[in-house]
This record gives sequence, C-alpha cells and structure tokens, in this order.
Amino acid sequence: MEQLRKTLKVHNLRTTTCREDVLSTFISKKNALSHGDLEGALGESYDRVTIYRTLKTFLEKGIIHKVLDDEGLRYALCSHSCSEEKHQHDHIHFKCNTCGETNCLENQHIPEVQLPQGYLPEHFNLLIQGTCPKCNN
Amino acid sequence: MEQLRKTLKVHNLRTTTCREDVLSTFISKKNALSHGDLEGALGESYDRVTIYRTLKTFLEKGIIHKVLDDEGLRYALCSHSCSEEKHQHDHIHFKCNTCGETNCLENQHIPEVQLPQGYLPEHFNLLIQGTCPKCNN
DNA sequence: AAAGTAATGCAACAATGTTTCATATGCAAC
DNA sequence: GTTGCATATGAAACATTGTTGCATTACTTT
Ligand SMILES: [Mn+2]
Ligand SMILES: [Mn+2]
Ligand SMILES: [Zn+2]
Ligand SMILES: [Zn+2]
Repeated sequence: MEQLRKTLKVHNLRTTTCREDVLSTFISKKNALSHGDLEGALGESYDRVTIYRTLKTFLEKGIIHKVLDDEGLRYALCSHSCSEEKHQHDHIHFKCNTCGETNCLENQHIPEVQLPQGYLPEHFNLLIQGTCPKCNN
Repeated sequence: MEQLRKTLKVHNLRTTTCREDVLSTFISKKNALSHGDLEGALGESYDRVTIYRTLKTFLEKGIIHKVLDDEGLRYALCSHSCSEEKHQHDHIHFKCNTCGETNCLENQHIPEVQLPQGYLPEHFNLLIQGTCPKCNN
C-alpha cells in the first residue's frame, strides 16, 4: 500500500486511488493486461477514460510497457530500471493458447539478429505462442 | 490478372473482383497492410464488411498472415508454401518508425530461443522497430 | 488553510470490428 | 447456353475500442 505510493512518487505522479488500484492490479495479477481486463478487475470504480489515461501515463513514465498480442494490445509492468528516458525491453513474451494468458519471460532475452545493410533496429518485440507450463500437463 | 485467378483457384476460392483487387493490392504494395490501408487503396469499390471477410478468408486459406504491430494488426502475403493446414512464418517483421511501413524480411529467420521447462512454443512473431534503409540516409 | 495545477467524470465522437439477412454472383452440372 | 445451388456481397444495425473537450474535483506545495 505504502509501496504503491512510493512507486508513483518516484515517477513524479500524484497518488490517486485509480492509479493505486491499476498499479496494484498489475502487481497482483502477474500476466499482461488489456484495458478491458482492467475494466473487469476494477468494476465500476473508475471511468473507462480514466483507465485509458492511466495506462497512457504509466507507459510514458516507464511503469508499464506494451505487449503485442495477436488479438490486441496488452500492458505489463516494467521489471525495474525503466524510466521516462530509457526503456529496456529485450525479453520474450509468451502467450498460452489454452488459458489465454500472456506473460513476460523476464529472464529470456531476445537473441541477437543480423539484419541486412541499412536497417537500424531500435526496439524488439518477440511474442511466442504455444502452451504454458500450467496448461501443459 | 490471370495469375490472380489461379492463386484463388489453388486455394479453392471463387474468383470475385473484391478478392482479385485485395490480392492485387497486397502484391503491388509490398508492405504489410491494415484493413484501413485496403479501404483507402480500394476506394468505394467494396463494402467495409466485405474487406473484413476477404481478409478472414485469405487468413484461413494461408494466402496472408497476421503481422503484429504496436498500433494494430496488419496483414502480409505469405511468401509461398503456406496452406490451410500448415503455416511457416518464422521470419522477422520490421517496422520503420519514420515512414511507418511494416515489411516482412523473408530471409531473416527468427533465431532459436531456449525457453524454461514446460513451455511448448508453437508460433513465433518478432517485430523489430527502427529505421528502414529507405529512411536511413 | 489557500491557491494552483493536475486528474477525473461525463458526454460526445471516431474508429474498428461483428452479426444478420435479403440479394446478387460464381460455378458446376445439365 | 441455361438452370440450380452454394457462396459472396451489401446494407443496416450493433458491439467494442479508443479519443477529445470541458466543467468539476482532488492532490500538492506554500
Ligand atoms: Mn514484458
Ligand atoms: Mn511476414
Ligand atoms: Zn496456459
Ligand atoms: Zn522507412
């Protein structure tokens, strides 16, 4: 609870209940969340628009990052070390086609790739779809 | 022209002007296209819904594949060798942040990755964002 | 406690995608 | 070539998702 406020303060954000709740939802559920997921989790507490704006703010401040998904955009907590200036997201995302969850594999880094002459790579996003350990009995 | 019909026939699809035009648009523009891109390219010729349905059909038949993008879904031609049963899409997609185009790098394969125990990978989608050769002077 | 600034809720709108159903079209069989 | 059947299309209605403007409310600093 106090930790949430601290996180917001570190990123120069006013502490509001919506931001606390959104942040806390990201922390408790560990998987990547869509706007709709958050709406569902938070019930009628906040206006749709406010959630959109909270996501946008968190993105800009480097609290969360985008997770590409074959059926839309999701968001997940940045592990640490992400700021407004510099983002470090070279890890793999895994989407389970059985349970539908998408997760960050923080420790699995995207391998180096060799691009043809002239390409200047800046950001990487690797989504692997398949079956997750929970669903792979 | 005759080639288009042949491609449709190979996939057991009736030749309609919409399908011909959509396919021909994918061939002439070489980059990945969103539904909106197609609507723009084809003008008022066809109903929005018909274009959606054409994309869905082409997806199912293995004529095009999905391309994940940080601002929505796009589609691109399958190079060859994709059928309704089996798809082969282990190549890299590159999105240029300057010109906005997303392209298939057919010859750049996604490198092997080592996942933790229990993960069963099936499909891979790697999007690299940066500057493309055209825009990198 | 007061003032200034930033966040919120609400309404209206825009964009994107889906479903239903009557009509039109392609295609295979005759 | 004509016929009949299955399929594709267009139109309307709807659902979902995301954005913008503006008045009100709530943080934070002093
Ligand atoms: Mn992640
Ligand atoms: Mn591709
Ligand atoms: Zn699972
Ligand atoms: Zn470019």
